[in-house]
Amino acid sequence: MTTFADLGLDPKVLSAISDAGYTEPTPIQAGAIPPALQGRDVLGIAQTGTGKTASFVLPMITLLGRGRARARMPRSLVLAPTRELAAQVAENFDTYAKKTKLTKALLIGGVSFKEQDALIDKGVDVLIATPGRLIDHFERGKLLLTGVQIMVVDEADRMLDMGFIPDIERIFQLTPFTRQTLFFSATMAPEIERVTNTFLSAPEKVEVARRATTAESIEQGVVRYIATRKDMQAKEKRALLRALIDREGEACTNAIIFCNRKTEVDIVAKSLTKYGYDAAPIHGDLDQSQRTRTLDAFRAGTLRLLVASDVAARGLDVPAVSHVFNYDVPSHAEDYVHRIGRTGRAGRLGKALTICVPHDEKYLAAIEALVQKEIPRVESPLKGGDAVGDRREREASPPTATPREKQRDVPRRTAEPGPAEPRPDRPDRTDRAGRSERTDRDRRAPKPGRDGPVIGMGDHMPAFLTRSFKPSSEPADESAD
DNA sequence: AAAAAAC
Repeated sequence: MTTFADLGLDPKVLSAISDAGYTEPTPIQAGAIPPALQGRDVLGIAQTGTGKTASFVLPMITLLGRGRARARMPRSLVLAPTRELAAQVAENFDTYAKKTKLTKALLIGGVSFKEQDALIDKGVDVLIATPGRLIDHFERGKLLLTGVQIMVVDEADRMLDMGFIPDIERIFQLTPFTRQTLFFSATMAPEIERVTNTFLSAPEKVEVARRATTAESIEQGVVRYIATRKDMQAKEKRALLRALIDREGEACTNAIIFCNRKTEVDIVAKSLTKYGYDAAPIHGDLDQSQRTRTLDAFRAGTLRLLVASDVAARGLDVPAVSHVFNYDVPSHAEDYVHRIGRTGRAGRLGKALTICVPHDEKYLAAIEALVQKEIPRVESPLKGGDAVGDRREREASPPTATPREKQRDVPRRTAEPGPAEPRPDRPDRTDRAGRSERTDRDRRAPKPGRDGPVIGMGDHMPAFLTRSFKPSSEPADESAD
């Protein structure tokens, strides 16, 4: 059995790993760390949840152990596609570099330049960035990339999806060609292949088994549903979602609910909240401090339902999500795999339920073609088949209500407790007071083994995200038009 | 058709 101690890492790193409670590297770590330590380029083909982040963070810390940072010339650079992923890498770095003197800066959008500039000026060993903000800093002349010895590209396939490849190529060209490159992607699309052929030199290719998309650890189901009336579809879908959540009961300790559109994310989150569910939205139009706070609360277990756009579909390391609900069928089949991969992680059981309206049947077919498996149809928790009106709401209507009374999307909590509608006793984590205040920050340290054995570092929970970004010199939200 | 990311 390989242990971290066998991989040739710096003793300080080993000690930090041990403090974090890990002993055994995951396959991607065992495969990527030794060649990385030899200074070789690495092409890692792995999905998130495989311990990928540590597979570049650990050797980076070891390699940078000697030497010191110079002003405005970072010695290494990590690029990630979203702000949350970049923050996650930064937190990993903090955890495993804590016994070294290495410094880092996190360069992401949505927050003030001021603090980022100050760190760069002072000189950092590791720069962790999203491409847009990095280029912004560079163009302002605040940053030199000619000192970069190690460059990491994380989640390259997602960079491709997001149109970042030209930026990545540009950044590559700003760094010395003698640099060492560690490049990670879940898939090798032709465009990715072209980039690696151009910018990697004789890479060691490390491929780990795709976490089976249809992992036994994820129970999947599709609820097909036809609206009673076309204009009722949205409202009925929300009722169906609630019914699905209720049917899962206590088994649904926490869940991510994916919607295809940002506006839908807002609407669904608001609706769930109205009905007394502990839910909050996350998507790219929300300001960074809110994104951070929401994700924080979700990770800490003080928020039960995260309603999300695909910003949260990939890479986010949220331990122990019991359920994923697809409020919409993702129109890119691959996104389905990423979304449901948020549950059933690290050997735990998870459940993924997808709502499919007639319009989305074609996307469902594409998904089933991709995963080469039929996703089991499960019965609607509402009245079977097409009669998916909100039975609960109708039953709950006061007797005086006329049938034509316009049903509004508001809670009728008073009438709810009926035999057909046991509101599940959710774990008492819906403490509102505790949510707005940033309390129990100290208790958010990673607990690697709390739900059974965890191999490697796939489950590390970044405490970094518990800090909110202060948009100190940023314009306030009521910006002049 | 949408989401993400720079202002």
